[in-house]
Amino acid sequence: MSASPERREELLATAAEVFAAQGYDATTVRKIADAAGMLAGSLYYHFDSKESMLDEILSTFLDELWARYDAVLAAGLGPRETIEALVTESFREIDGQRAAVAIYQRESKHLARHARFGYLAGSQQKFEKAWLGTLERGVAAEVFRADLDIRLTYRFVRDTVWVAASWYRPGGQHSPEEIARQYLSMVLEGVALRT
Amino acid sequence: MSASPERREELLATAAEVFAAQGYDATTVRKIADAAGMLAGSLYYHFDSKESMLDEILSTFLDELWARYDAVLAAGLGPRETIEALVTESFREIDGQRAAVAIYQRESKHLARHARFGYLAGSQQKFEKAWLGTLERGVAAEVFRADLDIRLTYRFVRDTVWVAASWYRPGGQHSPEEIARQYLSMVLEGVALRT
DNA sequence: CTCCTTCCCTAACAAGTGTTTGGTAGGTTA
DNA sequence: TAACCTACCAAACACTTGTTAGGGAAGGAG
Repeated sequence: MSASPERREELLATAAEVFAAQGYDATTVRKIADAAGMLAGSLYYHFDSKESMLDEILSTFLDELWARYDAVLAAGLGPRETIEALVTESFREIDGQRAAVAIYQRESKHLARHARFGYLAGSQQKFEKAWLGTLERGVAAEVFRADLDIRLTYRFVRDTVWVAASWYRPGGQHSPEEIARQYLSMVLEGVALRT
Repeated sequence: MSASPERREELLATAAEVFAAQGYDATTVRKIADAAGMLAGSLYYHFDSKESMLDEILSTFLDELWARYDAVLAAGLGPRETIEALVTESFREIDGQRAAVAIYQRESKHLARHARFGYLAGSQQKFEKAWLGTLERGVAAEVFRADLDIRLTYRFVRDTVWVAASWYRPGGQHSPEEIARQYLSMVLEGVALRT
């Protein structure tokens, strides 16, 4: 009935890898079991459904992410510094939880409809409030441009950060901090050469 | 045995909507048939498999996209104007083929492994050659910054454009051209206020 | 040695999957 | 009228899906 937490985490990690590579619906419990070196039915000693594995992967990821974000938001930084810190923390999260981020990116939109994953919609709202609020604060403080549609800017910044999970591989030539630095430089200053 | 091309297109359009909303693997042929007002087996009068529907949706989309891109690349524009034209054409394509773009965005990565969808990988290479080449040309001509990792810049520009398909809805308050204009302004000039 | 817990296997289940086969209503052509 | 074609339905097929029930090997505790 009960199982050791370490084994659960191991199995969740391999399940997350398979989910990220193939997509949740295309992933069968037999594929997960194969990757874990056991048979399909044995997974049900540790988890009570395929859906609950997904649930645990996503909620663990979001808990960790919001711990980072809340710390940044509570630091009382200026708007530009807040954006910089949020982007940097996001890339650190992508670095540490690549699979979970990729799953979230791919599945959260249609999962949010289901009651069990309602917290995804809640998280998305907190997300929007944090980013959009910081951007508006920056426009008011005259550190960000006022001539842009602010919601378009929000989606632009949000998406450019998180899509990176689709190509990022840990251990590459750039550290998460270096990627964050260059991304921020492009978003804030643009790619065109100043004349 | 044979079927009218108009009916095929109608059915492919509804299939694309369902694929885009639910994901390819989560979409059953019965759901497609429901949306089309017929029974599952009847689809096989028009198509010989679920996979061939996906194939036709994606290849039609890519053909149309490359017709636009090739016209831009053949126009002999400067690097900055080429980027501007490519982005604008991309948003026009998102406007006209929202469902197909969303499917492509979501499924192309793991589909490219299958032999039948090898053209997806080919298209991705052409894609990289066109965008990366233009960016390098712009760095050489001193219209784009030289202090950024050029491949990072490429992925940044590419992703910011195409992720828009996940939230874009035709008939919104901004036309594709207006969205392209603001996106280009952010990518090229940045969101920070110049002092 | 015996009991008990942990962790996995074996074997099967019902429901759902993509697909096929044969039939048929209704319009078009000869 | 008779033959034919188009576009669909009805019913089933083999297979895969997530999930469950019972059993057993290994090892620690008494």
